[in-house]
Amino acid sequence: MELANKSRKDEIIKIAAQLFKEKGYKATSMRELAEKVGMEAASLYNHIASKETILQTICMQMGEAYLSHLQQTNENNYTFEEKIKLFIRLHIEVTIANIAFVSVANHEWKHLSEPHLNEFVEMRKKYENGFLRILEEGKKAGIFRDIHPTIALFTLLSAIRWVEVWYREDRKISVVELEDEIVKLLLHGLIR
Amino acid sequence: MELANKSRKDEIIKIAAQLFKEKGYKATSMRELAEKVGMEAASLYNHIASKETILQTICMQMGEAYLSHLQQTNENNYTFEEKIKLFIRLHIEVTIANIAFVSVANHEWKHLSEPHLNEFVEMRKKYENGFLRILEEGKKAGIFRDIHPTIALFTLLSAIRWVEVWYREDRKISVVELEDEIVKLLLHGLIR
DNA sequence: CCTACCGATCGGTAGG
DNA sequence: CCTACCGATCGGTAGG
Repeated sequence: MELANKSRKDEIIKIAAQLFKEKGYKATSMRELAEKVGMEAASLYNHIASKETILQTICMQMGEAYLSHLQQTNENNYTFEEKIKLFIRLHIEVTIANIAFVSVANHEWKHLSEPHLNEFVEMRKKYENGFLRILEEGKKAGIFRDIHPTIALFTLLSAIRWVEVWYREDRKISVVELEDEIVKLLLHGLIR
Repeated sequence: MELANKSRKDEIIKIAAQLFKEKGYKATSMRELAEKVGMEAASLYNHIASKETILQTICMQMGEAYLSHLQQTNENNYTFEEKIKLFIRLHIEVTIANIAFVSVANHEWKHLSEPHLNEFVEMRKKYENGFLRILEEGKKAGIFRDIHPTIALFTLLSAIRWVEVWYREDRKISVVELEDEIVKLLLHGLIR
């Protein structure tokens, strides 16, 4: 019973994530979600507390996933080049494995209410600062090019963060190929 | 009178763009917009036909601005390196000069109804294809590195497209410096 | 540009 | 998990 309820809840959140991604959080109604799940709108509230708790679950889950991969990047004794490669690869893997959730966390987080909004923003800042540290240390070590740290941070992060927006499985690009190509482009540049 | 009405209309659209950027299109009410403009909600309809026509104006205006800069890039006889540099620079300049409009066009276009939705998507495709052509030709000429065209297109475009998300004037980074650094990073790579 | 107002839809609850 | 329903809010109109 407990297990069955949990999986039903997970199913609701999963379907909600797809709808939030397609139409946006505000434009998705609980009635529409209920229909896709296969129940009446009122019945949803036996599984979830409110529309916003769905959004909270999605955003926090992804925040934790990215922070966990950042930690993984910093754990071992990698060179700076290995570190940055691993960071980019893991970021892309988390993204591809959770496209709907990532899309919602990236675009709909602003509809969180406090304290969840602040909590999410802090997680993101922590992630960005972790990446920034790698960039700054690699630069100090003479491995990375001399580029304004904030600009490098957001340019690289944007390049990989928005894989979620354009990546389609039907493009016949494997995840590994995707990672290889993006790493090559960002680390060595477009010009030969 | 005509002129005064036009400027009032422009003011409404400008304030709407800021609200749409901050809260999202769906989460912004006409009553809230009216309050910021300094009139009653019903009075807005003397200047604009509907909430959606505001969104249409914003999206189409930015679509045209980007396509116009693409045309400018292709007009003269630039080398591929000059061409790609100019493309990146002009993209950033259009973005910085219209941050609120660009933000709305980037994030809220999906709330357009047909035929405007299709029109906008076509403009974006045209822009992406124009950029893709530069990348493919530069690659064929041996100037650009051998990278999967679609991946290069979207990785580079994402890197510059989302300047709008993170750029703050208070970071004390001038537009020229921003362009220089992004061009350096994307064309030559992070690794020295 | 305002007052007054409408039909539709929203998230959510009561009670079973 | 459903039926029945609520108060709030929405975009927009009529009429001046």
